Amino acid sequence: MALQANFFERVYAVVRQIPEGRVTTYGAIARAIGAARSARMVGYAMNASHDDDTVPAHRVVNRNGLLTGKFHFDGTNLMQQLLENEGIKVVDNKIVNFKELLWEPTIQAGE
DNA sequence: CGACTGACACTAT
DNA sequence: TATAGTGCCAGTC
Repeated sequence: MALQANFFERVYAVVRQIPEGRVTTYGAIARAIGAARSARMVGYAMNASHDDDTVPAHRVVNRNGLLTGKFHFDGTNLMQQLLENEGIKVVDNKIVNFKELLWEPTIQAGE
């Protein structure tokens, strides 16, 4: 039950650094935490992020800019609503101008 | 200890 | 260009 969650915390730390109106991909986060091949784990961590509302999981999407996890949110289009609230345009569960809104996570040395 | 799962990514056909 | 299959790592059963 995600008690140690050491790996997850790293993911959360990065996701929390995502500025409003910006989004990032699982792979980008995975690399940021040093687990380039663990993109799946990032999503897995997001699943556990439900216990931590400090993690804006709605800003995390797959490489296609698709809101893959929207299905896991409260219900239907909550994730999309949150993104639009940030100023991000979402159409068909997909982020518009995703490439422009894409934000590359960077781990701060002096965390 | 072995096998299955998972909000992905990449390569091959 | 689209679809299918495999690989990856970590966690849980």
